[in-house]
Order: sequence, then C-alpha cells, then structure tokens
Amino acid sequence: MSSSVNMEDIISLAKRRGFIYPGSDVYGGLRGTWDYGPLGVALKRNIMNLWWQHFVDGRDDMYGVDAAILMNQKVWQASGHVDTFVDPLCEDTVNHRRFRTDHILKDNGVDAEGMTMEQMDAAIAEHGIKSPDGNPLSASRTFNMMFTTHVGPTSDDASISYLRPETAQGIFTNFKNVVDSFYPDLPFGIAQQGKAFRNEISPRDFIFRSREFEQMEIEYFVHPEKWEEAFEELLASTHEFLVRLGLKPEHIHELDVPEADRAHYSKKTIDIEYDFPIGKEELMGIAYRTDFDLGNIQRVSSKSMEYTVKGTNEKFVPHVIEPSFGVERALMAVLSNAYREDEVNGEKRIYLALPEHLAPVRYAVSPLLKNKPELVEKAREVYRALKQKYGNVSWDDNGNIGKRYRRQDEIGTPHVVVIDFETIEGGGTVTVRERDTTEQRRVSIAELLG
RNA sequence: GCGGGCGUCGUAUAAUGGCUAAUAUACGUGCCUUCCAAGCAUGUGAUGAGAGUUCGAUUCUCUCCGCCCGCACCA
Repeated sequence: MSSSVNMEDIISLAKRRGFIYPGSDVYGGLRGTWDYGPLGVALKRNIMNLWWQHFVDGRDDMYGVDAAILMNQKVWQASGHVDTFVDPLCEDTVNHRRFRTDHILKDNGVDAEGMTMEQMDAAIAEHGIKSPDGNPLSASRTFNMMFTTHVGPTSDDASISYLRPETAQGIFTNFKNVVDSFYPDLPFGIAQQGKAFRNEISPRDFIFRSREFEQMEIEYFVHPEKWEEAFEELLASTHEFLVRLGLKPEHIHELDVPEADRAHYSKKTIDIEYDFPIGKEELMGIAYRTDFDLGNIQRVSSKSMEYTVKGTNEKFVPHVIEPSFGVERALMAVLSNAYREDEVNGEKRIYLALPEHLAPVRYAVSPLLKNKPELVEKAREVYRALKQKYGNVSWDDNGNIGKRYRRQDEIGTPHVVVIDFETIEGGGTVTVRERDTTEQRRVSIAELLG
C-alpha cells in the first residue's frame, strides 16, 4: 500500500514555503544535493533532537560522540570500504545495459570472491559469458562510491583521505576512548549524528537518495551471546520512536533481510520500510554486525578491542547491534505523512498535519485587523510572551485573517492565536484556531502562557 | 552510465526567429477588512549555462548543468 500523496506536490510546497531547495540552485543545481531553508532546518533539527532525546538522553546506557568526517585512510582500509565500495561494472555492448561484473559471474556459476577486476574480465572471456540479453560484454570499469580528497599540501597516496561514506566508523574508532573514559557496563551504546557522503551513480527521488546525507546511528555493544535480546529491545525502541515521529503504523513494515541480500558480516538485518509517495522503501535498518568492525580495527591497528567484564577474567571483543537512520528519509516520511488536502467552504486547503513537537512554528500570533493599533499592540505583547516561552513562535499580519490561516496551514503551524476586540474589552482571552480541525476556541491569555 | 521526455518570474501555466515575453497565484508597499485565500492601488520578479548559425535566437544546432520516466546500481 503506497500513500496517495504526490511527490511533486510535496517538492513544490517544500521549495515554495522555504523547507528544502535544490542545492546550488542559482548555478543550475548540483545533482544529489539539497539545501535546507528556515523551516526545513527547523523541522530537521526537531527530528534529530527527538532522536537524541529518545535514544541517548532518555536512556542510561548511551554515550554520544561527534567524530571528524575526515579520517585516517586506514579506517577505510580496515573496514573494507576501500576494496568493496568499488563496484566493477560492465556493459552490454549492444543495448548498453550495465551490470555488476561479479554478479554476472555469480549468475554463471563462477565464484568471483577475491578476484581483481582484471581476473573477472579474464573469467568472462574464458567462459564466453554473454550479457543476460545474449550480447557481448565490454571490459569492466570501476565505480568508487567514496569521495576522495587529500589531506595536507601534497597529493600523493599517503595523503589520500575520503569523505566518510558512513558515520559508523567514527563510533568504532572511538570505542576504546569511551571505554577508557567511562568503562560502562555491557551492554551499552555509542550514538552519533552526522553527515556522510556517497558518490551515488543515480541520486533520485527528492531527498531519498542524495550524495550528501545525514545519519543517526547507534553501535550497541553486547556480550557475543546476548545479541538477540539487545536486537529485540532496540527494534522495539525504534518502533516507539517512529510513533513519536507521528508515522502511522499501517505505513510501516518490517523486512527480515534474507541472507543473500545482507552484508556478508551481518547475521541478521531488519529493514524498516515505509510507504513513501515513491513506493515502499527503506526508512532505516537495524543490523547485527557481530565483531566484524572491532575485529578489523584490532587486526589493522594491533590494538586490543577486548572488553573485560568487571570483577571477572572474562574477556572478549564485544559484538554490535547497529540501528541506523537516514535523517532525510525520516524527514521525507514525516513530510509525506503530514501532507493533507481538504476543502473549506468549497476551496481546496493544503496543510501539514505535523506533530506539535516537530512543527517548525508552534504558534503564530495575529491581530484580527492590522489597522487597529490597539489590536496590534496587544497582539505584539502576547507574541513576545509566547515567543519567550516557546521560541518557535512567529508573527503574522499579512493580508486578511483567512489568508494567514491558509499560509500557516501550509507550513504546518498547529495553532494560530488571534487577538480580537473581545481581548481588548477586558476578557483577557484570545481565540486559538487549530490547524487540523480549523476550529477555534476561546482561551485566556494566562492559560496560554501558563 | 544507457534509452526516452523535458528546462519560461518563488510556484503553476501561456506565447514567440523581430513590438516592453503574458496570466494566475505567491511575495513587497499603501488603503480597506470584526474570523477561514474578499476588494482597490502599486511594485519586485523568468526564457538553466556556454558556444554556434543569423541582420536579429527564449525559439534552430551543439556542449555542459539539472529535472522526470524506464533500465542498471544502491553495506
């Protein structure tokens, strides 16, 4: 079941109202990049802060870090990214369809594991392998998904670095540091939010797949024999978080990723999929990574990643459960979940039914009429007080009152506070108009600020 | 990266080898308005970038950038 919301409508609204703009727009754009406007950055931060609150501050077994994006190239050699983030692609010489060379070999019963690209091409020639369409295949070319750069003034091999293609390694490389500083009992987690970069062949679908994106990740370290209970607990906690994002349970699906589709080091992976306007796609994943990452670091760095259980002689390299969120995907889910159209007095109304704790603007304050100084003055006073209390409160005296409601509806402001003549005439009350129902109620200013 | 389609104010559309490139909406300003996009006045704002053909190009050609659909890819 995919939602009936049109992606184009959301993209148009996002740009028109200042949520999300195409990256480098004035110069014609840059594929796979997006910029966040005033409302977009507010919404995005609210989502990220909620995640931090839910998974870090709301628990007593989580430790936050913020690691550098640039890392020693050994990190990516140890993690396997230097070797395996490179896909060998070959092409059908007739119809130009492209295939991963190792997949072609596997489909033809040849194990390509450990082969260099040259060896793969040689194997194709030796076995006379044709494309699935029966045509000759071209020689392979590599496509490296990592952005390469150089650190320092020289540009030799020793200075090579990469923009991190995942944030996880920034956590693993700090495992020892956190243990040395805090020595937490197992199980415990290290959490991080931050940018990651992948040179995607084909960025697509608005912010769903971009070349620069933001991740929210936890590496949860467990005793090797106790990974299953931790996996279940984090999966349950993830569902609770999705509820706090306001996502509807009927749009959320669990996919137990079959072994053939999992990363080779993972013993279990569950993808949480969501019914986006573009179809059912991955929103986040939770993977059991065994001791793959810490083991790699131990092997390459020659430093022990072992953990000794307090008061015992039991020593081992902890295993890891990794719940990994893409911020943009969460944002896109929240936006498409919130986008609504209905009719008021025969006119189409567009609104974003964002949860109050995520909305970029929580209250808008408005004088009923802007050419009546007494109304404006009182409204300013209420505005300043509300702003003091909530921060994300905006002033709106544009056009007439109906226009303001519509404008605030489109950006998802839950409440519009209107100061009218009854406010002035000693009632001390204002009207609060609700976004989702368009209904108004009379509320005392004291209650509003209380 | 391949095949197909496309690129005009913030958004959604129109038109044109030659007059000041149009309309709605949005946005700005002033007036008006006692609760759901009313009205009046006025203003800002676009032919994605570069080259070529031409007396003259937004329109034709090429290259690049970007977008959409399909394929492929997606730790």
